[in-house]
Amino acid sequence: MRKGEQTRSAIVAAACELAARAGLEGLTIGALAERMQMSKSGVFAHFGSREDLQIAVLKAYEQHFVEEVLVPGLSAPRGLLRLRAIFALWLDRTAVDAASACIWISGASEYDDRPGPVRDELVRMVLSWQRELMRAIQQSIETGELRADADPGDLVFDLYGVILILHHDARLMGRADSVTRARRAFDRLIAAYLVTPAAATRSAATRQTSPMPH
Amino acid sequence: MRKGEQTRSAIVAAACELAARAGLEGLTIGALAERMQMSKSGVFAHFGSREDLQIAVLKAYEQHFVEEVLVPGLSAPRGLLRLRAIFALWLDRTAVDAASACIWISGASEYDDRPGPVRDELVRMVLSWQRELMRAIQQSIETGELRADADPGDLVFDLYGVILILHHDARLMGRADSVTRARRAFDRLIAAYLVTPAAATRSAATRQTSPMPH
DNA sequence: CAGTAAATAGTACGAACGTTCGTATGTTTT
DNA sequence: AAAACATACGAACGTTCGTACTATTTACTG
Repeated sequence: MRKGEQTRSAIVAAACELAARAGLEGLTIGALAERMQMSKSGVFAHFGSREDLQIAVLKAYEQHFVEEVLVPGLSAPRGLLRLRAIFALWLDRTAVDAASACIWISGASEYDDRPGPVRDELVRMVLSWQRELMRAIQQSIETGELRADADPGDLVFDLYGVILILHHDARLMGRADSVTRARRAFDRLIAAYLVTPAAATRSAATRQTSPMPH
Repeated sequence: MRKGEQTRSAIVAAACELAARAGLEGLTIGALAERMQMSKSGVFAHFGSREDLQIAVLKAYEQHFVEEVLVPGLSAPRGLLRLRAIFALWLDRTAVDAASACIWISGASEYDDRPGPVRDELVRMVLSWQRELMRAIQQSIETGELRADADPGDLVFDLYGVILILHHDARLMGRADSVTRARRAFDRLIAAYLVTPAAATRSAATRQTSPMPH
C-alpha cells in the first residue's frame, strides 16, 4: 500500500471520530488537520473537496456498520433468531459508544433539508440498511415465526424508531436506562407480531427468548 | 407594545422559520438580517448574543408547541382519550409541516455533544414534554384503561420513538406513507398496554381508526 | 544511486461568521 | 418644545471557513 493511501485512510478514520462528535457539517478540515498534525492543505489534498471528505466518512461508517452489525448478524440462523441478533448488535452499537453519535442519525437532521451528493449517499445507505432489516423480517414470516399478515415495513418503521429514541434519550437526555427500555421495546414489538396469540399479551414485557423451529 | 418589542418578536418568528430549515446551529444572524431586510447589527442589537437568539427561538417554539399540542389535547377527557388526542396532535404537527423540521429533534443531534445554555434549555423542554406525556399515561392507568403493571416510562419511550422515526422517514427518506405507519404504530403500542388481552393480539395490526374526542 | 512522481507544506484568497463601536435617526417621556 | 431614551445603521474587528495555487520534501522506481 502506498504511503498516501494509508495516510488517507488514517485521515478518514480521524474524520469519522470528529464527525461522530460534531456531525458531518461540523467536520472541519482545520480541526482534522490539527488532529492529524498535518497542514490543512496536506489533508485537503487527499480529497477533491470537503463534500468528498464527508462522503468518504459516510462510506467508512457504512463499512464499519456492515462489519459490526450485519455480517455477524447474518451468522445467526435465518428467521427470528437472526432478527434478534441483528437488533441486539445494532442496539449495542448505538448504545455502547453513547459517547459518539451515529452519523446516519445526526446526518438525517443535518441533510433532510439540504439536497446534494452527501444527502443522496446518506439516503442510499439508510435505504440499504432498512432493506436488510426488511429481508430479515420477511424471512421470519417465512419461517412461520412472525404472523403472515404482518406488514414488514411497519416493523422496520417500529424498530428504527426504537433505535432513534434510544440514541436520543441516551445522548441528549443522558438516561442510563435507555438500553433496557429499548430491549423491552423490542420484545414488545416482536410479541405483537408473533403468530402465537398468547405470547403477544401476558408475557410480552418479561419475555426474553422464544422457541425456535427445526 | 413598544416598537422594539414587536420588531423583536418579528425577528424571532423569522428566526424560527430559518431554524426549522437550517437547524439552530445553521441559524445565522446574517441570513436572518437579510430575511428581515435589516442590518446585521440591527438584528443583533435585540439579543445579547447569538446564544440568546437561539434560546429565544427555542422558547418561542415551546410556546407554539404547547398551544398547538398540549392545550388542545388537555381539552379531551382525562384518560386514554386524552392520550390519543395528544398523540394525534403531536403527530399532525410533526408530519403536516414536514417541510420544516422540529427543532427539538434536530437540536437533539446538534447539542447532544455540545454543553451550554442552549442544550440545557433544550433538555429542559424535552423533559417537560415527556413529563406531560407521562402524566397522561398514568391517568390512563388510573382510569383502568391501560394495564396497572405497565411502565409509563416505557410507553413515553415508545411514543417518542414513533415520532422520531416519523420525522426521520418523512423528511430524510421522503416517505409519504410514514404518517399512516405512525398511526398504526401508535395503535399497536396502545394495544400492547391495554387491559383487555384480546385487544393486544388479533386486532393490533389491522386496527385502523380509533374514536377521537372533540 | 539518481531521477521522477507522489505527498505534504506553505501561502494567499474571498467569503462568511459573531461581535463591537460610534453615530444617526425615531420615538417616548418630561 | 426639549430632553431622554430606544432603535437601527454602516463600518470594521479578528477568526474561521473551504479552496486554489506554488514550493518543498518525501517516497518509490528504474
